Formats: sequence, C-alpha cells, structure tokens
Amino acid sequence: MSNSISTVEIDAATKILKLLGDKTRLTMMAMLSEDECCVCEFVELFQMSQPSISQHLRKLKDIGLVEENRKGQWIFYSINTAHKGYPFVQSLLAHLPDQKGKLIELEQRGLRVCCD
Amino acid sequence: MSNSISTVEIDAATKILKLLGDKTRLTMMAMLSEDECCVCEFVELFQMSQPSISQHLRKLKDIGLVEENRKGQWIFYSINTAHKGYPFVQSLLAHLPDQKGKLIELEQRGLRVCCD
DNA sequence: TGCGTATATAAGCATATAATTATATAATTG
DNA sequence: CAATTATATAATTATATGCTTATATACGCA
Repeated sequence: MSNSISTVEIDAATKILKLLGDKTRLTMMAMLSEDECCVCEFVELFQMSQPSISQHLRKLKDIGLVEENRKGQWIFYSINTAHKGYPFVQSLLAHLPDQKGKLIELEQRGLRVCCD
Repeated sequence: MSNSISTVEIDAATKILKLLGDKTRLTMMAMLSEDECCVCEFVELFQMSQPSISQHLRKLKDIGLVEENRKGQWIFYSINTAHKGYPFVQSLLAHLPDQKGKLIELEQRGLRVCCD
C-alpha cells in the first residue's frame, strides 16, 4: 500500500517525543527541516552557551535524528532522513510554524555561516 | 483551504510533546484514541500503583488533552477532541501501533469496566 | 609550529520528574 | 449510617534533565 502511514513502536516513539519535548531541540528540528545549520548559528539564535547547544545536538544525534557534516572548522547538522522514525518526525514537524524567519534574521545580522 | 495542516505554536507543541514523551502517558493516549478507559483499567494494564496512574492522567487533563466523565463510582477518561492541539495529537497517534489488543486482553481477563 | 576559532566533553549543581506510601474524598451498597 | 470500592491528593524520595564553568580536541592560517 502506498498510502499507509508508517508506524513507530511505542518505545521508539517515546524516545523521540521525549527529545522533542524541549523547546530548544524542537525549534532546532523545525529549523533543520528547512535547512542545515551549524552549531554557531544555533548559539547565536538561542542566546545560549555553546556547550548547552552542543549537548542538545548530541542527544538528537545519539538517537540518530540528525547527522553531522564537517565543513572546515564548522560542523553542520542536518536531519537524518534515513532514520526509521523520520516519517513520524516529519509529519510532526509539519504542524509547527515556519522557521524561515529565524534564518533570515541571522542572515541579516551577518551571522549565517557560508562555506562553499 | 480544506487541505491545510493545522499549526501549533512551538510552546504549545513543546508542552504536548513533553507529556507524550513518557511511555505510560503515550500508551494511554494511544488507547484512548480508540476507546475511553477508566482509571482502574489503566491500573491493571500498566501494573502500576493507582496514584501513579492518577497523576499521569492529571497531567494530561491539566493541559486539556483528556477529559473525565464520572459514571457511578468510576471515572472514565477520553480524548478532548475540542483541544486546540487535537489535530496535531491525532496525527501523531496515527503513527503508533494499534492498541486494541490491550483492551481485548483486559476484556478476556474480565477486567473491562462496563456500566451502561 | 603556534595561535585563534569552532566544537565537544567533563564535572558540578539546581530543578524537574515519576514513583511510592499514606491519607482524603466521593459514590455504592447493605 | 457504616463499610467497601474507586479515585484524588499530599508528602517523600530517587533519578533524570538542563544549564553553567572549565577543559580538551580539531581545524585553519600566519
């Protein structure tokens, strides 16, 4: 069936929801569902210490929701679309308000990292 | 637009996900999305103390996800479909495995409460 | 190679969470 | 109305969580 909803076991869903039940991490995921971001961008945006940001990202990485990708001295995080719970997470994030404004704000303040 | 996805603010979504990021409460909600249940049924099913069950239900009730309905000495809980976040919650629960087995198990053990 | 920048990890601390036991409230029944 | 059953609340405790500061690692560049 092409139209069936992907199912996630209760234990797996609990782990995912526990991680997403935090404003910082939920916002991170909402932003990442639009574009990859690097650590320093999150630090700027959340007005939070760098270790704190790193620890949140670590938790998301530990259960495989995001993956990291080093570009020079920066490490970019993105959503791991290969994760078993990805369809679940995506359909969840689809209910959140658009986060483009946050990235635009960073860009305007000259804080968006670009390293192409 | 009849086809648009209902949006939930980040703060509201965080509160909901924090509550659902607990195995007991998530399972409760999955069960309730199929049928109303009374406290003693949950106590049996989760093999957990009655106060613990009551406290979980209290949290769900406090943010309005469920509502209670007394029938004689029993109190039945059901999902509050009028909650602003209801479409969000429903689409989330739709990804969880069917919980009918749990209710059937209770019924077979003669523990399903019926008071019609 | 040495310095600056970006990120990660470790340790410590304050608060939040979920369970338990004890007790209170409410309805049912004899 | 007293006893029983169902549920809620309160107090306590153990553990989890998230933040901070301090330190380590990794890369880029002069």
